[in-house]
Amino acid sequence: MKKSLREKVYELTKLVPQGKVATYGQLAKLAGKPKAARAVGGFMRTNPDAPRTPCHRVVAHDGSLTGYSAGKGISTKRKMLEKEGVLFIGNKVDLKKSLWPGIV
DNA sequence: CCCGTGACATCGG
DNA sequence: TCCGATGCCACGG
Repeated sequence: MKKSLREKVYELTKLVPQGKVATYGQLAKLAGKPKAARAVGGFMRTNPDAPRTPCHRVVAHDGSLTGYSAGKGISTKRKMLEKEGVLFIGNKVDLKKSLWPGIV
């Protein structure tokens, strides 16, 4: 039984623990499509599971905050992450410490 | 139904 | 080191 890539990505996103962040590429890779990072962003963009899916825990490969269809956008996203304990370096996330190791 | 676009990531020059 | 182009999936018009 094959779940749509979308479903997988949402599942993975929900698995990200509080205080950690994952990159779109990371989710895409775990979902089985290492090059579908763009698609992952597309899933969050439509974001049908808005509050159900912690899309705010998903950042760009550089730790830069992008998009966000809720609240004020990036500003809200950044605030939420900081509140959860994610370290910020300027306007980016400290992937060195807050990057989700994945499902190891 | 078909085309275009989008919250990315990676490689090559 | 920086810029440009490509690949993937789904959704909207």
